[in-house]
Amino acid sequence: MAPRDSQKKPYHWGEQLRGDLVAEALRQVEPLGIAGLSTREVARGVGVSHAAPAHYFPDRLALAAAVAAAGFEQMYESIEAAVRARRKPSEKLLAACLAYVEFALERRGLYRTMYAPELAERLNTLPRSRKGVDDFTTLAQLKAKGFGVFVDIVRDGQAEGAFRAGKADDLARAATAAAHGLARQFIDEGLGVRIDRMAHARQVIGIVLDGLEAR
Amino acid sequence: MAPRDSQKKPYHWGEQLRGDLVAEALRQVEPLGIAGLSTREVARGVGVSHAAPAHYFPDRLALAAAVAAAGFEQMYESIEAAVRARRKPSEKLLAACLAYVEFALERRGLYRTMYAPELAERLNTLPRSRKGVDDFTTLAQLKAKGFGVFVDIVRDGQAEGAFRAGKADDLARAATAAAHGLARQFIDEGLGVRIDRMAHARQVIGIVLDGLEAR
DNA sequence: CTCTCTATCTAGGCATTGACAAGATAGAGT
DNA sequence: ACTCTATCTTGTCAATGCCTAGATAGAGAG
Repeated sequence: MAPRDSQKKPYHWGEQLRGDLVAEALRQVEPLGIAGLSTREVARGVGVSHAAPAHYFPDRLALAAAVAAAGFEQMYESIEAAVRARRKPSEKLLAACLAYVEFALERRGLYRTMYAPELAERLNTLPRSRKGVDDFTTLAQLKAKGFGVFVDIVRDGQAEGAFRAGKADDLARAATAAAHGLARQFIDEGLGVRIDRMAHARQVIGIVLDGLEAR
Repeated sequence: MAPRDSQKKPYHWGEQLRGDLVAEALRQVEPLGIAGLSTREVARGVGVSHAAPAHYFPDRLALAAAVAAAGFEQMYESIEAAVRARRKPSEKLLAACLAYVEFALERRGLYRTMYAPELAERLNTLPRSRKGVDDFTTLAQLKAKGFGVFVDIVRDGQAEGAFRAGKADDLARAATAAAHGLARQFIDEGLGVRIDRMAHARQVIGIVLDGLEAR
């Protein structure tokens, strides 16, 4: 399980290099996000030549997309775990939102990468290369999957009569918008450096979720 | 009032150059945000040498900060205008949130610049140069001023009994978090390219603001 | 009216970056 | 043993941010 050829350079890394590059990139996006990501620096960190990454990622953005995808997977697992630990829908939704915010606070560089404007813009203008397409479509799928968690909670809650009527998508969107917005205000505005940010988040998110409760 | 020396290069532009640089930068941040901003390109657009901006902005980030500040002023005015047009506090708050979202949709590059991670990180680590400090402190003040609009609405609404009790800051934060989060989901996730986004926003923000109403 | 003085702008250079092209290397398949 | 191909390296290019030194213009002083 441990092909420890870190000292020797056996020249053919195979697909392992791809994973190593992403792992190194995951480090370098902290704390600034995509702006702190340099393909050459990543290559240097892994110990390969500056052009090696190009074989797995046609673009700097493609590498960033892979990092973002890894981020969405990690965040998804955090949220899923938090949700599984609760029973009542309203508690599940609160826990999901707080897990969302907490993830952003703890890995702000990764979080910023996940929602980097560059990736969004590229997603709209279809890329050309084969590899690139793959990187970016999996990214979009992961986003949708993550939002699905919230929608499912809302739907279940509505079935139980815990949440008010209305399009489940809209209710879920309200929850994620609040979580997303609060997270960004925390990390992009230095908001609440001194106060306990998660406590603050619990308050604010709680207020928002009150709007989702059945009357 | 119109020293139209655009063809000739009288060499001494004085403080006018500063304004021209910001104006040009305001164009270049669209649509990508700070990532699309190049000091050299800005200088080229204005017609000065590549090092000229350095006299007004010690840094690329300082220029970005000036752009961001201009953005906050513009957004502030949009929101203020929308608020003035309503009477009831709940309507004011909804209008403010929607104006917020609309601004982000119409000027996404500028909006992205206003909340660029690089600026946030620099705000935390005190800059050195004199000019730089000024650029960044005015930025922080403008942010606070903008949030103040929301707090004021909430406070008035609470006095009238329209909004529920609680710390005005928390209620206002809930509103801005929702607006901010929704705006970012719109522009950073290509959300709702086809549907009418402002109508969607009205729905979602409406749900959130229900949580602020008096019971 | 000329001379100096200073803010303002230009010119050139440097290290770094992302992308591209051409070549070297290793290992699999025949 | 030989080829063939994916994998990686080396070298190059234009562009960028920032730095330093120098040119220029206009104001103020004699």
